Amino acid sequence: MSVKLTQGAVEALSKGSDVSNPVLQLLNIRQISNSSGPTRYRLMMSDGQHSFSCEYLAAARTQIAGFTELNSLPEENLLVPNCVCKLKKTVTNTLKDDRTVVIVTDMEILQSAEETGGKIGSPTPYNAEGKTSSPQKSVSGFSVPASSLSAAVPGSSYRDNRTSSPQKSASGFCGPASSLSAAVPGSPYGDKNILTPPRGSGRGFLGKSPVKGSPSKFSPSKFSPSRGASTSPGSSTKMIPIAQLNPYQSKWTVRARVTNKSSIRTWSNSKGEGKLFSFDIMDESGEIKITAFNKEVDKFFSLVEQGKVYYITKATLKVANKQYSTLKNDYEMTLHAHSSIVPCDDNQGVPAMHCDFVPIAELENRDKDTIIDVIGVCKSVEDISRITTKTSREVSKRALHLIDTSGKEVAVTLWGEEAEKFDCSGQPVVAIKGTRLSDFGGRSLSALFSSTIMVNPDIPEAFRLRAWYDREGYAADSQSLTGTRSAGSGAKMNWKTLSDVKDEHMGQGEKADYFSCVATVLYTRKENCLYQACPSADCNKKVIEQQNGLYRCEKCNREFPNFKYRLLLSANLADFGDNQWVTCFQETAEVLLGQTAETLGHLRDTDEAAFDEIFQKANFTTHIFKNQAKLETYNDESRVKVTVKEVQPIDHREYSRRLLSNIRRLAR
DNA sequence: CCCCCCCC
Repeated sequence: MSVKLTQGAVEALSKGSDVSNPVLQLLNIRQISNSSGPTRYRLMMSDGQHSFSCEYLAAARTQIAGFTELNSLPEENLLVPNCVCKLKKTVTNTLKDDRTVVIVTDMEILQSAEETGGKIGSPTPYNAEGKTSSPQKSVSGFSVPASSLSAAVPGSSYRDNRTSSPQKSASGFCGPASSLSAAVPGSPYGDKNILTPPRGSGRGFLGKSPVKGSPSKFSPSKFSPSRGASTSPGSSTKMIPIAQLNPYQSKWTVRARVTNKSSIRTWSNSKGEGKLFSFDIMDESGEIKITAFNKEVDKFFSLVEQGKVYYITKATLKVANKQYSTLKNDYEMTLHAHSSIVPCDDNQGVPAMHCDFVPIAELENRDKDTIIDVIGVCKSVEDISRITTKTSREVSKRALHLIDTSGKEVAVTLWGEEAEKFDCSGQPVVAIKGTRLSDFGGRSLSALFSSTIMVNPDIPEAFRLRAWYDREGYAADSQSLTGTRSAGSGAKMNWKTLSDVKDEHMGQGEKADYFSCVATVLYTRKENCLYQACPSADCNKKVIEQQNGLYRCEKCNREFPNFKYRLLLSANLADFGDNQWVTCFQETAEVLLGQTAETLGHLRDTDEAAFDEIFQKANFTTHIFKNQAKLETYNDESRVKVTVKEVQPIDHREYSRRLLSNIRRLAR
């Protein structure tokens, strides 16, 4: 036998004390029949001295860990009596009669039954005596005294893999804000940008506009939380961190900050209709979404304010539909008639918001569709506009242009109410948590329903940006990552190598794809590169020479005495990895050949040698090409056609930068 | 019980 059982673990677990990853031997297992929910097992576990009974939630574990194979542990006959397991995640529930139930939601088999070879020691059932006599001692977690929450938080308030020592767990959940990052090395929030509100501040972390899209809600709190008893939800509720919430426990309270609050929405479908709003809360351990329907909307909507801290209890936990959530939690809450939300005027230890701001310049190296946090000065805003979506809904949109000290700018689109309410006066610093990176126009950002928009947040980064912008940033010759139709030169390009174009199947979708490349002209086809076109200003249709010496345009239904030459040039472009046939129409062909179509037409008819030389000179020249790749079908055959939309001289600085970026990308 | 994340 190579593994050692954790002595005293049974007693500790039964009491709800802090014990990290205890190693126990399985003595017995049976499935608990239940019609719904995850498969549950009753386990008899031993630490060599004592045995006790606990529950194992296979499906819960599956959801938490994301491993489906773990769910099949019992079926595979691995989780069988005598095997030795490490309990990686447990929750201790206290029932109404003060009995405790330990639920295992994550465990690992360290040693098989065969390897163990039998029962270790002579464990006796752990006897509940001495633990029922004093409820104060028996409950896992702790009682919240009405007077002082933080004083009541012992190290044993909860157990978590991340906080393996009592010291850590104590300071982690409720310790002074300043000690958070130092004291919790394993904190999921890291040590950067934990926006902790100043002590005693009733306004949360936002200096000016804590409420998404609604600066008016910034005002100091509407409610005046009374001190003492009313700030505590009860005297005997178990305070637990959000990360420990699950549907299999009762009597819990969380103390958490509202980080994002939706407006009230209504719905109407075959199942009925109603209204709802939702909000996200977070504490040091994690975050969760809470939804209120109908009566609970009336009851709680105005009470719940973004940026504030509340005690929340008696809500229903259910498995979150990950499809609709970016929050890191497998569960979400629904409020019901008995749910309680009580303002807490002690912000201490509840981080206000955690942001990992990505510098704007860095956005071009990030993948499309990733969710990122951004902060910048709102240099300009576009007018609000109404658009109709594919599903025929009308929605408002408004783009902000954010700039940061990198001198790079990016457009962020706000939608609906966010767009309508956004107050851009005074070029505020805007921070957005959870915005989605899009490749439209190169790189741009789009707010989601889950985004939190903060105007002039009270954080150092915002002050730095403000100072920088007012001193020099306002005059900076900034470059936007988001291209606009008008500004071609400063536009962000979707750089690709020619092999990327094929590897990524560009142009093979329904819509055309656009990309830029640096490539060298290998060959241009001078044959048939010129045609005689309708001389009308806006018509470039090929004309047909008539018997009478006139040129007929079918499109204009007219005959003209003259025509104009137009270029339609096929060229083969190459870069270091591949080559590609492309089509250049008039303007791009003129740039590539360095001659007007008119001159070329004239030369072709008068001086063939000079005409040929122009094509020779164009060969082996290198340019930036902005192209469209689009699927074209002719004769039942589809192929991607690449059309050059713009030819630009190489900006060597930009070229080097892109080269480096490509090298880094290939290195990953 | 919702679940809309859009447009150029």
